[in-house]
Amino acid sequence: MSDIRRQRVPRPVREQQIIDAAIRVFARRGYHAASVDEIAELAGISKPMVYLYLDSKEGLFLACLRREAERLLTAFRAAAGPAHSPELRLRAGLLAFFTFVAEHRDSWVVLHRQSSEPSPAITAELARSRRALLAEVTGLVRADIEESDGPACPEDDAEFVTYTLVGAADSLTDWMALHPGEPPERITLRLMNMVWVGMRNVLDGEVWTTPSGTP
Amino acid sequence: MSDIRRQRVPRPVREQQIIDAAIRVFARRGYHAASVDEIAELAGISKPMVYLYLDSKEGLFLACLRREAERLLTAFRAAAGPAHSPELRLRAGLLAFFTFVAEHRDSWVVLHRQSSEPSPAITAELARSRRALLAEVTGLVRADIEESDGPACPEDDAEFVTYTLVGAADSLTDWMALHPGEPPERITLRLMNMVWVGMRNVLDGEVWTTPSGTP
Amino acid sequence: MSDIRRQRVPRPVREQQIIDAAIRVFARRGYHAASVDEIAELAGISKPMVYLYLDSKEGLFLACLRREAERLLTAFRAAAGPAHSPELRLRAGLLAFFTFVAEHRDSWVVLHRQSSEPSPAITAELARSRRALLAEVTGLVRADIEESDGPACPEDDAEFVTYTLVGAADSLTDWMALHPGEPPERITLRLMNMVWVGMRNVLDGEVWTTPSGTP
Amino acid sequence: MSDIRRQRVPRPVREQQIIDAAIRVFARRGYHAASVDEIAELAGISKPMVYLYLDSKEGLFLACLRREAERLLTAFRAAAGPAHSPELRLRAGLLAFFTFVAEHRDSWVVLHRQSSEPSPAITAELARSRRALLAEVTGLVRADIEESDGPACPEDDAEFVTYTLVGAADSLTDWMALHPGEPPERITLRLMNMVWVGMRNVLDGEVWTTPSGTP
DNA sequence: AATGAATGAGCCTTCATTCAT
DNA sequence: GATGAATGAAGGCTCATTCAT
Repeated sequence: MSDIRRQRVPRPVREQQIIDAAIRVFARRGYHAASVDEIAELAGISKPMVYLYLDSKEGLFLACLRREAERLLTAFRAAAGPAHSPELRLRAGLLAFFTFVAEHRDSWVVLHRQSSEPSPAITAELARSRRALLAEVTGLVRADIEESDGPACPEDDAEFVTYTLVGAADSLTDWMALHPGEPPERITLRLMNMVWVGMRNVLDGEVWTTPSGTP
Repeated sequence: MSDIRRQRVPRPVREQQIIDAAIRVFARRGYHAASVDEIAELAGISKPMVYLYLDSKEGLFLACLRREAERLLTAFRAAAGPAHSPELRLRAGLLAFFTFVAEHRDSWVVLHRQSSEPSPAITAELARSRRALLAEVTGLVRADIEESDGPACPEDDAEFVTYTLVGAADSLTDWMALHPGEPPERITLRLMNMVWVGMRNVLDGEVWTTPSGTP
Repeated sequence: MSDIRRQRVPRPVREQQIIDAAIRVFARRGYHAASVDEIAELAGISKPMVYLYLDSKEGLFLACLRREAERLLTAFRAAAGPAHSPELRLRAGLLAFFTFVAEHRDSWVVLHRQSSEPSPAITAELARSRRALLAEVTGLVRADIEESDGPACPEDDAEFVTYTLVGAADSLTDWMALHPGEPPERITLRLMNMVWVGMRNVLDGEVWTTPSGTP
Repeated sequence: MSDIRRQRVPRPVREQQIIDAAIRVFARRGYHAASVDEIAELAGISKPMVYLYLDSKEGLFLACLRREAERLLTAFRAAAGPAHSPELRLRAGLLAFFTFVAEHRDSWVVLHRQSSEPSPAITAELARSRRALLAEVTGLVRADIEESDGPACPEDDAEFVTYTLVGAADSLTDWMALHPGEPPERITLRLMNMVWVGMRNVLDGEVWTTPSGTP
């Protein structure tokens, strides 16, 4: 602002700046209510640059989705890969997730909280990235079963557990925002505490009954 | 079209018809992308009626939020109230929740999947209804602790468990949509199976450790 | 302007007013340079009405094309139909044409002077209306041959004559604008004078040679 | 792209390349719809070069008009000049015209098919070049009269004939595009056949009458 | 109770044009 | 001689909202 001379920034850098700004605005307002004007202003450039580099509002949103999905998945895989027991791998993955969201809250909102589907391309990309994350988690869940049990776990059950886990983690994301001091490690531990035993129950096909035995 | 006499419908009925239509459209498109035109058409009336009865797009949305939040809470309370053990009350509450969502998917989407907050009034109303549901669940969670333990449960832990539970239930809502035949009872049972034991762990302040004992 | 109350005009009337204004603007500026803003202002309404009634700039242009092509063709056919000799029919048709253009210069410009092809739909509609007029003229030209000669006239020659005739008439449209007092009747007579004999020459396949016989 | 050394081309050559590209684009799209971007790309250079050499979109268009009007006029004069009888001069001029258009269709489109007048400078230049061509033709037409008759030909009549002739020739340009094999010579001959006699009629002030004598 | 007609404001997008290198 | 980076301005289109009947 104080230096009025037009900044001359190489294209790849500018593109990232624009995507950074877009993620903030898309997260705050949602896809439809977000205006390219606001994104451009936050990025410190004029609107035509956005169109020159990212093609359209849709293209811009897709670029955000792709970049952040990639980042999150990479972080998740890098964390969950090395450990040996499925239990430790899940724990590491969750920690990576909460760490990522703690640092990139807006990215997670953009990736996971788009309620409507503005265009086929966006619908597809959202589906793609969500499926990739689910697949990653399902992989860990399955690995756990196969190790401990035999082959008996039905497809459905692993999926059920995955949805439960991802939903819980997503919701804890809000809890985290309410408790800024809380380190991701503690959240991860508590979540493991809460679901680890139960996971086994479900995957083993146990049927919950009331303590008194009444169904 | 020209021959159908303009329907004369008493105001309260018309209002409900408009809200019904609005919920469908808001759920499908999201608040911003929803157009009053589409809502009026789906309700089978002209636009000025919408404004006459509900005042504005915002007023219309608020009416949707209020009516559906009320419905859901009522259903939840009615189910969770009578039973005696906290465990059974939670189970009944979850069943009521899944039953409600199975029958009113759009309502849940409107209540819980608004990614952005278009106006202070809406923000407030959303917060109010979400808080009410959370409070209901937290109540059950606390009741459980107090019965079994003593007063030792920290505020945070109950809230943590609540967020986990609500997030899981919300996410299972999607799983439910993927498995249309699945009865809400089975979903409820599996979810209880998965979280009931873990809840106790967390509320008792247990610290999860790796199987091998490494923290 | 002096009466500020919003005019309430029934839809069919407004549509014609909008098309009237559009023809003037499209003629003056060409399709691309014409702005919907200017059209709306000339029609004395706001822009959204244009879109409500005619759908888009393209739809508006198509409406202009259809209405004016219809008018011109109707006038042409009504004039050229009744007379008995082809010669008189052609004369009557040309008179109708010049009369139409004298009264609706802008329409002719819109119908015939669009240099570029902005969209497939417009290209198609322009082709359709131009072809219809050409067909009308070609019909008269052919009728003339068949009456006087035998069947020997090649397809190409009738078409050649038609293009010549139409091009001449179109260009005389400009001449007419330069000589405002000139009645359409005189223009028609002079044009008949100029082409009637030659038409026969071409249709009979005569080959022109220099007076001195040098090719 | 990165490896091709930037071409160093002397200014006059580059200018012609740019004008070549511009004519193609202006012909295809019309003045307004043509974009400087597309012209620069087709010319194989960057946009600032266009502005450096031709100053503005308007300047670019004017340069096109001037160059092509000059070319056409030169060809016309060179052809029509030498012959001795007006008849042969007209024939030679028409042949030159059709030959030019056969080879430079885009140029003729740019020169003669601009439906709107974007700026005073362009309006003036277009008028100038059209007038120059008309003057050339009118010259031939007058020469013919003066030779055969005497001074009696009214100004108007020569102009009328000129407009007819030019309009016919322009329209036959489209016919030519529809019949790619047709040599310009045949078109010229047929056009002469069609108008030569009629021209005399008009210039002599004859009044066309119906065969049966009814005016 | 109900609606056809109308609009101000805002958003996505593009284009001619310039600046700094 | 040549270009990548950047923008002011304007145009097409839509939407929430209101007026007159």
